[in-house]
Amino acid sequence: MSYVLEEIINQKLKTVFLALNLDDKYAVIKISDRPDLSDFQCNAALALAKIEKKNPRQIAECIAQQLRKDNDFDKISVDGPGFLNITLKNEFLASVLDKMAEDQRFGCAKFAKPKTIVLDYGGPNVAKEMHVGHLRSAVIGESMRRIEDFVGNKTISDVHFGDWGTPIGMILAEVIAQDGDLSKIKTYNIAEITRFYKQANIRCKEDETAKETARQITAKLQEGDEIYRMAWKHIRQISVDAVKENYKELGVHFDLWLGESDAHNTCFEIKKIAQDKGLLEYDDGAYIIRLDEENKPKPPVIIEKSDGGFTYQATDLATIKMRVDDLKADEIIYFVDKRQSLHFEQVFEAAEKLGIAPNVKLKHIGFGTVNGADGKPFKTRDGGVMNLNDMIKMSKAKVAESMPKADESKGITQDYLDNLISQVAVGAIKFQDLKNNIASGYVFEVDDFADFDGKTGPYIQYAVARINSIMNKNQEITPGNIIITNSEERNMALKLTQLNNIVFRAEAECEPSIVSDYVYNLAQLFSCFYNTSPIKNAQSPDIAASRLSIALLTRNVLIKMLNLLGIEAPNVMLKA
RNA sequence: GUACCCGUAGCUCAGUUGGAUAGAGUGUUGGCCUCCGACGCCAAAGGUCAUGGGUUCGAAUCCCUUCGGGUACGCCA
Repeated sequence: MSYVLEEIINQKLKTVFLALNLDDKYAVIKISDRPDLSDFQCNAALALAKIEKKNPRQIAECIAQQLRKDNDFDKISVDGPGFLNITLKNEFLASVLDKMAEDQRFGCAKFAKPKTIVLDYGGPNVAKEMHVGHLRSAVIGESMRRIEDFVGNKTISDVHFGDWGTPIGMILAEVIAQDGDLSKIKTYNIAEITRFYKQANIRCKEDETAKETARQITAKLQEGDEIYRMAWKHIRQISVDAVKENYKELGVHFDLWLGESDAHNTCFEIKKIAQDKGLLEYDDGAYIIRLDEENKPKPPVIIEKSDGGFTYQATDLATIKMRVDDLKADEIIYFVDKRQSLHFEQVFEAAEKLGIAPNVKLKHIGFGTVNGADGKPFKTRDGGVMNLNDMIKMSKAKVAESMPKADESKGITQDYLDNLISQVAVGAIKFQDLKNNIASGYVFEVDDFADFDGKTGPYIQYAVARINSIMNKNQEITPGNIIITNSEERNMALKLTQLNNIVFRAEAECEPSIVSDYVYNLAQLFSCFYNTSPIKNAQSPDIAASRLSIALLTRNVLIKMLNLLGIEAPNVMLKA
């Protein structure tokens, strides 16, 4: 049962609009731009003035007259050229909050008809350590998965492991070059395989024939060569194990651990469909699909390379087909670096031409890069790519500095401390990532790894911990009905009632930063409330009970919103 | 060369799709712990929204010019 303040007010407006014979599509309010004048505003009169050919102030005044009859409003005014300003009665606002507090979902709505949404926010590769580039994809995707679940959609997330391309051939070629054959392959661990890959990279850059060998091995592997297949299985397995550790540390979940290799057989189907539809062209040794170039020039989609191997455009198309056929996807969302936007444009257009995803919404959410202080993609001091594990370690070290040492006598065990440090460090990294718009890159200063001040993850975790502390110290008080007695309580109330709006906007725009912005503002308003509105020494027991309710609701909303961001909320924050 | 994206406070970024007096964080300066956790709160200072034009009651937002920056452009994924 949802109970959303803005919808209640919109409904009231709608009734008035219909009674006045005005187009009710304009009967929508928004948060007031002038909090000194009102809680909400409606700009309908300005838009209607043209259509009705009347003075906007006159129209607004007509609406205002009707609204003034409603007891839930404290003040209705018409200001400026025709802004309708609406101020709510405290009792009305408080009653909405009481209902929110009673509800598990804080009054938030849920889609009546759930869509099945496949989320693709993985993309790690075999034998490659995960780096900061994988971070944004994972953090944003995980957050969107949680947001989609919360609004009632059915989500299926797939890691889409990069396990089928030329890098495999390169590793195998490198092992053969060093060992003579693949007999020792199963004795190598992930670090050793990663080293082989690095060496292969260097060799292939310098030596064209080495590259050719790698390509040939890749092709044979894809054709089903048994020895290569066995070696590949081992490499894939230890790579997946390593990557799972990384995602576990970050609190990132996948429902499916499929890879490009799983799409291999379907690639033949894609080729056949293209052929049957007359879309396949043989050009310069490769099989391609040409795209429309009326509006802008676009390179064709290459399905099969001149060496007989499939491209990742082919596997991506095959994967779309599988997600539609097997998973019944209504929507597929890719969280991938925006530098690949042309690739997705091509693939989506090809999918459309092939008819493999009818009525399925295909979306690419392209995000900006994590940058260093110089504004270029983040690199380590020696110019290498920043390793994800190292980054988490650095953040943890920073957090540990601010925490006390383990002390069994005080009940602080090392395990407890490690867990807490991890929650704060990962929370800091994730919030840093989620506080900006997806599309814009952001600068990741090394010193900011565990910045505690200002708009950060720990700031919000701190707010939660402080409310927990308040609860503990006021156990003799029972939370009661909410009464609004000052502006801090009122601001909190207005912010809390926006929750539904925020979550659905984040969902519609695929933009977790809407949630992170909100959770920060809420925590900030709570701090103001905390400074001005004591619970323990409140003027009356009723007010104390009300404030405790506000604090409790705020805590629960903060925790839930952090949860939607994929950030944990520790019960306490320790300080050295 | 072609296409797309961006330019808002010293720095990093918001700005709910065209609305009123453009907002945060950080940094700087000053104030607030005998009172529920100061990882906090309050205040001050800081802007010709890159530039020039256009559209209209109204533009940071939409259209065009110029300047400056970024990214991508067929057999790597």
